[in-house]
Amino acid sequence: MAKRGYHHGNLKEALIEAALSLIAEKGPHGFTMAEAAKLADVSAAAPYRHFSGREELIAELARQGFELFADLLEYAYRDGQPSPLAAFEAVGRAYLAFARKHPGHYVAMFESGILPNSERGLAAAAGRANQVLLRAAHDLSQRLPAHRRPPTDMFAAHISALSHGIIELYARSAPGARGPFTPDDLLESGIGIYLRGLGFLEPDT
Amino acid sequence: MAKRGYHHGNLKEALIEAALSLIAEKGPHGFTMAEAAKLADVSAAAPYRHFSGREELIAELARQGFELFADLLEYAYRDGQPSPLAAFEAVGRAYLAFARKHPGHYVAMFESGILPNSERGLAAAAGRANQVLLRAAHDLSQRLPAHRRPPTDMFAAHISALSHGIIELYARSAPGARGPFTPDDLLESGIGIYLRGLGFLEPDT
DNA sequence: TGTACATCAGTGAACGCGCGTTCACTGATGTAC
DNA sequence: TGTACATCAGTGAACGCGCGTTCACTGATGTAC
Repeated sequence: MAKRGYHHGNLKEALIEAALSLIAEKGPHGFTMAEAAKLADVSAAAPYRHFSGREELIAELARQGFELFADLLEYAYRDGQPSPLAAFEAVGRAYLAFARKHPGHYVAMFESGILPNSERGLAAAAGRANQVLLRAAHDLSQRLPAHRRPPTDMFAAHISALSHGIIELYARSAPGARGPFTPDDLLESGIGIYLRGLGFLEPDT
Repeated sequence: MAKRGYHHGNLKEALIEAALSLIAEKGPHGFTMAEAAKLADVSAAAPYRHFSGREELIAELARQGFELFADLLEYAYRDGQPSPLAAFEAVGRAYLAFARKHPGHYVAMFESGILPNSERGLAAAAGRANQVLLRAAHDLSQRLPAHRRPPTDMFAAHISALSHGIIELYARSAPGARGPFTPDDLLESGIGIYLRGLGFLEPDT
């Protein structure tokens, strides 16, 4: 950590980083203002210059997380290129990759018990992420004959739930403790079977 | 609450009940020994006659939860009657029903960060619940021609993940906040699509 | 049935701790002239 | 360039609090004879 004088210069960011590390390491309640301040090398009172309190800091983590999540999903979808099906599967992989690469954000978003209305912008960011999933589901379902199309939001909810469930049950704690499959294998095979059930034909093995 | 003398008579059970209420109401960290003792109408020191500490009490909740979970799943499966398919779908409903009826247990089992090795019996109970799912998945997959059978543990993992994901994302907090579908609708439709993808034919709509 | 005594399951006071947060303060920085 | 001053972003001490846990204790219960 670089030397610094009386003023930190970048404390808000440093506190966010510290909180993310603590949350990723010890769960949503393993983060305290005091410890985040210590990690950022400032006194315990300093964080209150940047956040009204603990709640606000966590809400900010969740908001940033949803923004990042939406960006990554959007990038993975790439307007449905090269094909809706391939793009959709890329979105699924991005979901898992986000949880793995940004565990602190993920926990703040989904496990901290934060309420979406607690910060202005949180609900908006969460909505944006959801919009990407809805668009992917919508575009893909257009490939089916009209009478077999599932409701878009149901479709998206299934994929979200499967992804989230795999992350919570099989990507946390001791990997492989629950079986011989990686989370990625599980998600890919699960989405594959699901899509076949919807009527997207795949090479039958 | 009934009058009592110096001895409570049933304190261990009362503490477990109190802890379940607190956890269901306020999350895995919204439970404290002190508050559980107060709910049970004893001093803060009394719980230590029955549990070595907070960890052990939570582990006991999780263990009981897995036993109950296994019982319910087993009852729902009923040896595959009347048909493996119907029994399998009953298991899916039982999964959701358990989370709804026993939220304290569910949280202790899956969201408390408890380690399966922390109490003798916890891992065994969790294993037993998993065995029921594996058996249901196995029996059902026998209905498919051999070359199309999915690995049993993968099959069971998909169903677990979908169920768990739906519970975490759509059954908590404000119901319906995330869409017009109930958790039960989502699970039933999701399992239906998945099973069709595996080759179980259903009336095509 | 009565008594002595071991055991059990509580009490209440105390501990050390870390937490979130407030407050008066002060050192550093930026700006107007 | 220099000076006065407002503002900003820290400090450090203190607060009240509730927590998990320990300890010596005591009232209640069960048992041997």
